[in-house]
Amino acid sequence: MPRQSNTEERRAAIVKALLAAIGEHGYAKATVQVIARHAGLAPGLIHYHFGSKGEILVELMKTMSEFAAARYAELARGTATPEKKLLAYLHSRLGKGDGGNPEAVSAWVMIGAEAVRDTEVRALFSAIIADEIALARALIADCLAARGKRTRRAEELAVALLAFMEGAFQLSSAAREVMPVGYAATMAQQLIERFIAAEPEAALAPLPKARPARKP
Amino acid sequence: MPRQSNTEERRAAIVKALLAAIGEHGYAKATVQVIARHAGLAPGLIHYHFGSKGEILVELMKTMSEFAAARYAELARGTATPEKKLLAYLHSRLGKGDGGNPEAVSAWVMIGAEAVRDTEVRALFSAIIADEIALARALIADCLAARGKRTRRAEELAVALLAFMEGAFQLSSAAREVMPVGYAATMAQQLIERFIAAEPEAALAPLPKARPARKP
Amino acid sequence: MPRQSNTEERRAAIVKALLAAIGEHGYAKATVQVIARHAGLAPGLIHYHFGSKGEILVELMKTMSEFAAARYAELARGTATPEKKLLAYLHSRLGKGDGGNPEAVSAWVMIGAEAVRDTEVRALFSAIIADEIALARALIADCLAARGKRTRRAEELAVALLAFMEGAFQLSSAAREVMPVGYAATMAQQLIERFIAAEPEAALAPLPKARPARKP
Amino acid sequence: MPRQSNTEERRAAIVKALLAAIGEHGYAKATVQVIARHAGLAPGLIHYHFGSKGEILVELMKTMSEFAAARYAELARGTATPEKKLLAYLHSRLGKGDGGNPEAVSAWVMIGAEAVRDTEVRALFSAIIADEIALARALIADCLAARGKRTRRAEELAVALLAFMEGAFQLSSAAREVMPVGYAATMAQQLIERFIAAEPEAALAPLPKARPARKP
DNA sequence: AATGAATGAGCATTCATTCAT
DNA sequence: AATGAATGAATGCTCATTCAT
Repeated sequence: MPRQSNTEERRAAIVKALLAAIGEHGYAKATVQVIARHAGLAPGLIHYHFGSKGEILVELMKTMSEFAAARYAELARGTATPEKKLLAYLHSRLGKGDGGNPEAVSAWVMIGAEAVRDTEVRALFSAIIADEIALARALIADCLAARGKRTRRAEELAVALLAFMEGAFQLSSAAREVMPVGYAATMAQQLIERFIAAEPEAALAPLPKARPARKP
Repeated sequence: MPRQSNTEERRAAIVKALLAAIGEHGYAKATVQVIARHAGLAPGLIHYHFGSKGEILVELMKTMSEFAAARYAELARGTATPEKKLLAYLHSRLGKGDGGNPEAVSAWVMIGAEAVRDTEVRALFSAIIADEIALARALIADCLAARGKRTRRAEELAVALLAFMEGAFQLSSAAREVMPVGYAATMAQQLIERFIAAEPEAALAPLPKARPARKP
Repeated sequence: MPRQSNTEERRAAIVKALLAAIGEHGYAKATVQVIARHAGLAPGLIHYHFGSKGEILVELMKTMSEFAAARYAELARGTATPEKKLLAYLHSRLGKGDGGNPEAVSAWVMIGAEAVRDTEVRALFSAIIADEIALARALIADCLAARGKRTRRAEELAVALLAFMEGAFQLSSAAREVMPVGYAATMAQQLIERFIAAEPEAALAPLPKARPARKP
Repeated sequence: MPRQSNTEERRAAIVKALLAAIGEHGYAKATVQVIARHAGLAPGLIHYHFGSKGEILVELMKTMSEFAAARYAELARGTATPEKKLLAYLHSRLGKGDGGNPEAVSAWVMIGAEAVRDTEVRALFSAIIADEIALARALIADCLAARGKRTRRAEELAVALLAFMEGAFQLSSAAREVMPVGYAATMAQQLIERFIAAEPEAALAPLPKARPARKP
């Protein structure tokens, strides 16, 4: 009489426990014992479901990334204009509510620090950031195009946006007094709006090199 | 004649060694043994000059803060306009050279993460960030004023600038591929320029400072 | 009709799995999980059929001992002279083929080491070795008698032969370069031949006590 | 006022403690805690003086090897004939007294088992055995030559001798009843004597290759 | 009989801190 | 001031054994 596997639920519970533990005291202090306590499990069970502590972190990062993607998809569903899609993106990352809980923000800051030193974590972190930049770049480029602006610098603007968001996460975690979480969304919106507004109009002709952007 | 105390030199050497050690593998891996090796001292001597490891970190943060202040003072010396002073500030924080070495950048990211969990570190980190914001606020306010803009939102703009800079530090450390260090200074300059440009003009009001440098 | 018990097959499969696991990485690394994997069974089932890991080892030793006995019986069947029986014995222990597989040799070395520390294992190991010595002693004594030699030292010669064989097993496992497995059989044969040849002739009379110190 | 290092003494004490611990319950059961207790040290100190448990084992093997070499050198000093040198060798390995203490014998058996599975241990074990064989080969060759025997098979005889000795160690540890330690020396002496005696005489000519196939 | 998750003691190793010299 | 050994409480991880299903 085979027993039904509960591994997936357990793995999810352990990942969730790591999120809570990291958010509380950082990855280094998120010991296996602490994770187990958060999950209400025996310490030994952690290593039954995961090969190592690092594997849990990797799983957590993937989960957070997927969750963020789902959150954007949900908020963007039904929106029509590029501006609204970009707004949906900003809210999905910086807005309050389920996705913008301080625990996750704090944990993400810790993960960023862990990425500085651990090669494997850095690789995954970089990949996630690269995905974010790609998404932001596309949204920004659409906004630029919709306004008749050139899209050449969309990538750079996306990088700047990401840097601002990561910095806002950090300040809201580490210097709580100076950067309220909710405030970040507003500033991000303004930031990208200013950048977009400042971009020059796209050349009319399909031969941009003929008259790059010069206007008498 | 009693032997002169060399405590101050030793403390400075230890602090410097901690910077190097953190920049290499993070605060957690910066063990007392590693710090001592970097400083060329015996491990036991660390605790002769410092009560605990945490004290060294606090001292390092103060040192970095003072160094940054001195660096700005040096670059700003002789500059006349608010724009140039603001530019000097950005270069002092993000420029390459002695102050913008990757070691210090990486260490600062680690410190930021440490600040999330350690109360004492967080207090000092917040204070340093608050000082940075105050300085940036003043410089931005001067720029706004010089252009006849209202200065009401200078604080918010300073916070946004700081968030961007911290985020740029993190991305340049943790996601090295997407954010080249030198690139951050350029983007920060544009960011603040866009924000300033978008601010509305100041009211005509009877305050003489409202038109300090207005040009037709 | 109640389902027929398959306990015996299961126990045999588990014992066989332990042999494979030990031969691979030693008794300490032969964890219950590894044994179960080798046997294609669930880990929990191991302790259903055996009270403890040690019990499996005991069973394995008995199995190996019985297998060796059967192997000798098979090779010796049909042989007529004492010399050929002794040769059959050496081949049954040191020859290549099913019985002399490296897995079993390696496992036996591990068991020998385990016997040094574990009282229960040692007791069984000693008993098996004692049986081996008894068999070898009888075969050697027959050879001696067939050549008209005195048989008094047959026991000592048997012990020496066993020591050589055990040492050969070990060297072929632990110092693979210096002692090829196939080589051991040849040397063992020579060893016992030399020893036998060197033994003095037996007294002529069937009453050895009558003239114990006879000198030609 | 620099403190005088006692590292060498401590390392030696730890190695000695490992010898005792291994001899008692095997390498696997010789935990760091047990080693520390045997040495009368705090557990953490073990890793201050050694990088890992494996390093202690490596050091122990080297120490035992050097000790055996010194023991032979001492016993062989002053002996004139090849026979006496070979006898000195056998006593240095198998004789009772300081060098033939059961603790070391038992430990060596355990090390042999450990060598079967651990690559690094096996490499060192093989090297030591190879050295032993080289020494035994030279001594045996000298004996053969002194008696006018051909020396061609000296290597094979040395390997057989080593196998016997290793097997005797094992049986004296694991099957204490059947193989008394002191008895092994006597048997080894006879074994090699029989083998030497059985070798054919050397060719007369000092240039065997000049007349390789000479038949009287 | 069978499953595979669960338990908890034990392991090697790390490290901040202490201390005799 | 300085040295470097000493201490002992973690930490991540392993594993024989148990147990609910």
